[in-house]
Amino acid sequence: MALATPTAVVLELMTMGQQSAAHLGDLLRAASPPVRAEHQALAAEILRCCDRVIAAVSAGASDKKRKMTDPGATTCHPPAAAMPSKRRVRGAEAHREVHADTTADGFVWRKYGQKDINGSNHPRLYYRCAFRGEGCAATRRVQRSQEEPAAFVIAYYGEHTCGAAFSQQRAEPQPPTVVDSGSNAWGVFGAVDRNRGSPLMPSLAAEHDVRRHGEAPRDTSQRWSSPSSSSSYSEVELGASPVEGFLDGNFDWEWETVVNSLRFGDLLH
DNA sequence: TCTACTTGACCGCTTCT
DNA sequence: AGAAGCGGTCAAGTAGA
Repeated sequence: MALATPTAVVLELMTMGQQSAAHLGDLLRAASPPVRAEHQALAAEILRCCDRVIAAVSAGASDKKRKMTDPGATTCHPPAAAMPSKRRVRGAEAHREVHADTTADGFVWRKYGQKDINGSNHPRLYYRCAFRGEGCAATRRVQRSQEEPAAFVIAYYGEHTCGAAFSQQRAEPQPPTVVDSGSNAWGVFGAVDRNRGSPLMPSLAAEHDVRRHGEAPRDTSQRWSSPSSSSSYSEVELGASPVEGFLDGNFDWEWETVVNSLRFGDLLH
């Protein structure tokens, strides 16, 4: 695939911005009647910012990871590490992938892991069927859609063999559909998705309390009496910055990669 | 005390040189 | 073929009920 790397795209865009800022500065200087000095200073400031971003991106690209032996790699040859990984497609066994607004699918899931995926600004959450102890080997991966942060991409692996157990539960009182959830160490995610697959109807899913926050207290108070686990549901919304939103909506690659390349810490000095 | 979540560590697969 | 990176899973620690 001939997709440009995030670094290359940022460099290109920033170069364009740099040129635009320079042009703007020229126009302001040549303006008649003369514009105020602060306007010219503003254009100069934009230019400086572009310069610094370009410098930072270039530096970041040059020392990023191994295998960057090609001197032209910054713009022409995407480093593998900067691209969304196409490595392991685990579970070659038939699985289906679902794009949905909610992670609720009618099954009871228990989260067993969370992983920051290379090239993705959203962590991937790993769930297995809560009835695993009864022999159900179904698992699923949940990750926020890059294109639509409010949506989820859910990949299912294995088949549920716990249908009976589940259908019995449906007679149980339905749990509240949402719990707020709390601590996380993932930065980008405001909170961790904690859906455990309560039997939600679409209408209920629409009522999910989507919260935007930094450190909501952990809340598992809303339990549902099930044979082997509680069931609760939470949806979260990441606190996307405007820039992040922009990038989410415009590129196939990932914001975090860009952030890493940018070395914002350096830019602030 | 029990249950579920978090998260660091490990394993094994994939890719690159 | 070996090295390195990455995704998936495990399990100890922790927190809430």
